[in-house]
Amino acid sequence: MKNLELSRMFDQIARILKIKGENPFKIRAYEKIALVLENLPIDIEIIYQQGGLNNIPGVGSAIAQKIEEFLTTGKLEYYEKLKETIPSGVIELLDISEVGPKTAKLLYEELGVDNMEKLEKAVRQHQIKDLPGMGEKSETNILRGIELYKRRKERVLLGTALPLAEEIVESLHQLKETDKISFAGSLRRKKETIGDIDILVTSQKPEKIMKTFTSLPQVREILAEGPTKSSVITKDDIHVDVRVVEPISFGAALQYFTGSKAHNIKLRELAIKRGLKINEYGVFDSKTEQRVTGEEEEEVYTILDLPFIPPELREDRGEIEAALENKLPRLVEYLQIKGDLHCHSQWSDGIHTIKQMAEAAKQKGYKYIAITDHSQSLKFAGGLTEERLQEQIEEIRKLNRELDDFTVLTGIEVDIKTDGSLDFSDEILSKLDVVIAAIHSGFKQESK
DNA sequence: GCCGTTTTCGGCCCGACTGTTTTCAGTCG
Ligand SMILES: Nc1nc2c(ncn2[C@H]2C[C@H](O)[C@@H](COP(=O)(O)OP(=O)(O)OP(=O)(O)O)O2)c(=O)[nH]1
Ligand SMILES: [Mg+2]
Ligand SMILES: [Mg+2]
Repeated sequence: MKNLELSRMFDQIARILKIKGENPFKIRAYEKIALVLENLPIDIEIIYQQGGLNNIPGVGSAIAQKIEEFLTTGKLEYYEKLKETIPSGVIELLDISEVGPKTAKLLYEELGVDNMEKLEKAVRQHQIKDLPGMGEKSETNILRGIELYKRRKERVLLGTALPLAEEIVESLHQLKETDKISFAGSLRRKKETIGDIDILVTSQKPEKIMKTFTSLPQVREILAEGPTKSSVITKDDIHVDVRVVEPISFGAALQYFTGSKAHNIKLRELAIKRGLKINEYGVFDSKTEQRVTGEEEEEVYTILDLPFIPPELREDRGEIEAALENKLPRLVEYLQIKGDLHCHSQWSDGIHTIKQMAEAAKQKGYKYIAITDHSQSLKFAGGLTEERLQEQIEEIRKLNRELDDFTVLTGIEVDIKTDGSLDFSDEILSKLDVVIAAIHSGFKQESK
C-alpha cells in the first residue's frame, strides 16, 4: 500500500514550495492531498485501478497524473527535480516550532544553514540575531524549538492521551469562572491518533482560566499565553492548546476548534457563497457584519441549511457534500452493537468464566457472544485440546438453556501453524458456530 | 492546484500570539 509514501511525498512538495515562496493556494492543495492520503481507508492503488482517483476530494487532473506516474513508475519526476533545488536539511528546519518557511529560507540564504546542527551553532555564535526580523528573543526561541524538536513525540493514540486530557479538563472544570468546557480538535473527532490535546472553555474571566491552565503541575513549558488562546508542553511532552471564549460564542468556537482545518475551510467557503461569514465567535452577515447565530454548535450548520455533521465525520472527505444532499451516513453507536464474535475465557488465557462473560455482555445490551479461546498449539496461552473444546461446547450448550434472550456461540481462535495448516481438522471446526483463524508465530518467515 | 445550482477563470477561511516593528510579518490554531 503506497498511501503513506504518496502522502509523505506530497507533504514534502508542499514544504519545498513554501520555502520557495510559491502560490499559497497551490501549497494548500498539496497539503490537503497529503492529509487525505494519510487518512484514506482504502488502498490508493485499488482506487487508481478502478479509475476513481478523480472522485477523491482534493484530487484534480494534475495530482491524479502525479499519483498515476508514481504508481506506475515508482517515481515522480516533478518531485525528483524539485528536491534538487533545496537541501533536505533546510526542509527539516520547518519542524522546529516557530521556524517557518520565511525563516528557513533566510537562514539558508544568509548563513548557509542547511541542517539543525548548523542552526544551533549559528545561534550560539550569535549570528542570527542581526538578521532582518530577528533579535535577542529569536535566539532563545530557536534554541528552545530545537530542544523541543529533539524531545518531540509522534502522534499518540487517542486512548493514551485521554487520561491526561481528562485530568486537565477536570482541573479547569473545577474553577468557578469556568462556564462550559469541552474537548475539541482531533480528540473530539475521535481520530485514532492525536497530534495534541485541544480544549475549549467558555468564561467571562479568561485571564483566570489561562493563569490556572498554564500553572498546572503537568505543564513543563508555556509556548504562548494570551487572553483567548494558550499553548503549553506537558512534562510528558504532549502539546496542549486551550481556547477561551465568551459563553455566547460557545457553539461557533466549538465548531471552529473541533475542525478539521479542511472541514472548516470548506464550511466557511460555503458560508461566503451564502453571504455569511463564520469565525470562532459566531456566524455573521457579510454585509451588515451583524451576528446571526453561534451560541449552539448545531446552529452553525443549520444556518447553512445543513444537518448537524457529527465530529467523527468532519475531515472534508465528502461529508459536506453529503450533508448538502441530506445523505450523511448514520454512524454506528454503542447501543447498536449487538454482539462480540471474539471472546476469550478462563478456558484459555481469559480471566472470566463463560457464564460471567455472558452476563456481562447481556448487561451491555448484547444479544450474543462467541467464545473463541486459543487452540492447542498455543500452549503458553492455555490453548484448548480437541477434548477440552468438546467439553467447552457441552458447557456452552448447557449455559444456553439457562440464559434468557441471549446466545453464547461456540467457537475457536484456531492457530495457523508455521506450515500454513490449521491447528484442528475441518471436521472439528465444522462443529463450531464461529471460527477465527490467526497467526501467532513465524512472523519472520519469507514471503514466498 | 482545485473547483463550479451565479463561475471552466478567478476566486481560494479567518483570527491569536509574538517579537521586532515604528505599523506588521511570521507562525500557528
Ligand atoms: N479555520 C481554521 N481552523 C483551524 C486552522 N488550523 C486549525 N484549526 C482548527 C481546526 C482544528 O481541528 C483545531 C485544532 O487544531 P490542531 O492543529 O490541533 O489540529 P487537529 O486537532 O485537528 O489535529 P491534530 O491531531 O492536533 O494534528 O483548530 C485553520 O487554519 N483555519
Ligand atoms: Mg489538535
Ligand atoms: Mg492544537
